[in-house]
Amino acid sequence: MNSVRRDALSVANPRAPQRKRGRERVAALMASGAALFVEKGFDATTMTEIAARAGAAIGTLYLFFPTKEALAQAILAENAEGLSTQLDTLQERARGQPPAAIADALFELLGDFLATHPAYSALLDLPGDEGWRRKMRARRREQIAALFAQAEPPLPLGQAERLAVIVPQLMRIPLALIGEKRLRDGVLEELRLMLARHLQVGQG
Amino acid sequence: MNSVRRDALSVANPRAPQRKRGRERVAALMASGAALFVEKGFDATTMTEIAARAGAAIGTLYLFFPTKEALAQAILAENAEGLSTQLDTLQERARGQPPAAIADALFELLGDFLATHPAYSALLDLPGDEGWRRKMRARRREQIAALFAQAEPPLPLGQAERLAVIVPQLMRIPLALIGEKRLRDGVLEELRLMLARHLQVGQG
Amino acid sequence: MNSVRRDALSVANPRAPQRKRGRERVAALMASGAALFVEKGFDATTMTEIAARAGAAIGTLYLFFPTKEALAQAILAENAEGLSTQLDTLQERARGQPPAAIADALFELLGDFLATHPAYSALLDLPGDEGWRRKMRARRREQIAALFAQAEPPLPLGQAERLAVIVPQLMRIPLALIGEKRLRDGVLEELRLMLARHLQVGQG
Amino acid sequence: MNSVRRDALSVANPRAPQRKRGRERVAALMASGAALFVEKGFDATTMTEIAARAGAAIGTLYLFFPTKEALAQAILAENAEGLSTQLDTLQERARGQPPAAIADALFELLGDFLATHPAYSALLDLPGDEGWRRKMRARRREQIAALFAQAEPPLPLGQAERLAVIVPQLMRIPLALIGEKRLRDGVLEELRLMLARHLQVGQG
DNA sequence: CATGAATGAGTTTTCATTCAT
DNA sequence: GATGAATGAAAACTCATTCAT
Repeated sequence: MNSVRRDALSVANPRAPQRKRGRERVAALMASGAALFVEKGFDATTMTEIAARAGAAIGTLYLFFPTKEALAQAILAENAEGLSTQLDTLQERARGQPPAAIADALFELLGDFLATHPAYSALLDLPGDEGWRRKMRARRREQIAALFAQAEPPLPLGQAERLAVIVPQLMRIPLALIGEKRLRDGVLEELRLMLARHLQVGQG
Repeated sequence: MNSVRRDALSVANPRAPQRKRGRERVAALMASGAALFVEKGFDATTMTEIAARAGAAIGTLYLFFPTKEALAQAILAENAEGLSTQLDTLQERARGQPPAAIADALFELLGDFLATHPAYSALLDLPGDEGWRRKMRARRREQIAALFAQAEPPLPLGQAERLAVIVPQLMRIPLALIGEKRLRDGVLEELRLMLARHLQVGQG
Repeated sequence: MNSVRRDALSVANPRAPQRKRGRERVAALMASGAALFVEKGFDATTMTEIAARAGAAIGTLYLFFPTKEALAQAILAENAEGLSTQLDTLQERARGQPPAAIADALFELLGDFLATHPAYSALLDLPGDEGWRRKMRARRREQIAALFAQAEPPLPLGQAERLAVIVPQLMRIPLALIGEKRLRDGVLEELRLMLARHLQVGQG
Repeated sequence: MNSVRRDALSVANPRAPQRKRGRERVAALMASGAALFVEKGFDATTMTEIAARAGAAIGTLYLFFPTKEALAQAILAENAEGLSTQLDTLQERARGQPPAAIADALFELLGDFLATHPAYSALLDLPGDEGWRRKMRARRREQIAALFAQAEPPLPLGQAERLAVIVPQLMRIPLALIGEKRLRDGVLEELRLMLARHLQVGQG
């Protein structure tokens, strides 16, 4: 389990250059898995298919990921790590900003992230959880709550926590509206407006 | 109630039972399936398990539902039918009410419905038979949009449509917070507040 | 088993008129079975399907035929009986005719029969035999052999027996050429010519 | 021989084995399938049984043949390829021979082939993938027709085509007479004689 | 006679995972 | 590290047959 995490976070694990080929292999396998999980869902995707799309043998895939779950977790972990990093960056810029401004920035960040990392959304709600995923979500909540807590004026801690749950889910609503671009954009704007007003009125 | 059931079935299930015993069996099988789909998810639930929990043989299950998808669709159709009926009822009471009041009533209706019909949420996002699902969602959207469109003052048609997409999804957010009752209630209240303010400010 | 045979040969079993309805039922079931066996083959045809096409319930089908095999056998028996009767008729007309003339008459009879009784060919070669079908074939052989044996000049018994095997199989060859009518007619004519010459030369 | 096998497989089987062990497995599985199809017929033979007789796991069978039909087709293709090769060989020896001599040679070739390749006859009349089967039969017809067309004196093209349909079917007639060896041999001889006379008289 | 719901053994097929090369 | 043949438990699905009504 530990080794899986380490592989998944290989970005943070600078190895010797002779392992470069290996890292490329792992990246290709994860990319292939992510793409297929998004296209067909976790259950409908087979390990053989994942290996094939990455141009690798099935044995090679199992060389790096002991189970299908482990692969999904590695992909999700990588995504979550990226999101976390971005949220950290926002943290600095947000200090002292009004809540509505923070909400706007968060909207943009999450919107971009979910659009460019579809696997995150696809793998986030897998059943059979009760552990690792919970921690990951908790971390995300804390980061977002911290964002709102350091606004000026600061949001009450309770509300910040509630918004940390709500906002990421809000951003997933327009994603389902594929093929209805106009409605999608309208919904996104409506959501932004709703949240902004909520935060402005709240402080008045 | 009988007519509702029959309608729901006629969409998803060509082989409708003709005797009383058969109709009872079908109801038991659908209940068993719904419970298991909620507990373990669609993919992780086996047809054998569904039949066993209903006290029926596997062949009996397939006698009425030719595939697992057909069973899921029949369950979803029944649920959707129930929701639609409830929304119709709301329609009359809502005429001439202010938007915020309608939103509140909708919140209560959807909250109750999702809590008492967990299979609806569990099966709503499944892939397969996209045409049928599209129609089902479209109907729900139209009903909710109509609700807002006949408020006093009436909401612009565009906004009514956007809210018809947004509100049902909002209500699914607290559902994920199982085991965190306090947070769950807080989130629900926060959402209600957010929507109410949005509609009050919107008309000002 | 005896009862099955009796039902199948109900033509030869004049019952009271109050059973007329029953005989119609049986006939419809056999016709339905025959048609489906021809269209899809014995294995691919289900008992439920047979009953449905006859407008009867599955239980009704089993009321008359204890197994699927029994139904097939009843159909085949009826067909074989018809063929046997026709061969008997030919028997009288053929006495004293030259072999080639008999062969021609046999060709016409078999050609007509196989074309109008496709179930005969479809059910004749079912596996898992070793008994009843063997007797049926033996009877047919004897009838045809007798036909040739009483020609003028008479064919040697051995050759008559061999031709009794060969001729019915010859007639099945053109049947496979569906959709190639010209070739089919040509093949039939070629076969007729081949047999006629064989019999003329043989006696010269 | 290797090239023949590969050709036959490439038609029916997309997943060709790449290692020596795999090729041996495939051969064993096809042999097992062929034997069982002959013994019990296509429908009565189960995939489990085929795998067991080959000493392989059921998954291994499906590794190479995605369906039972695909296995049957692969076997049939291999057989057809073998027959085609033999007919090609005859082609050279037959040039300039009188039609009756060609017919005799064809009789011997087909008789031997059918006796040593019982799966060919057992699988030839199966339904499914009519396009492929049509081509296979067309090829066989062309080869045999060509045989007769280059006789001395040459047979008219139309007759050559008709005989190309007839002769292979003639050869299947004695095959049904298992357990009646004397009759079987007699029938075979009678057929040979019939065809020889037909061709001699035909040219007179 | 007639019905059709009910059965469950049996079949096909899938796929995550292992391991010898 | 890399490969791909091999496995077999497990799942979906079928259908001849039975029997209570």
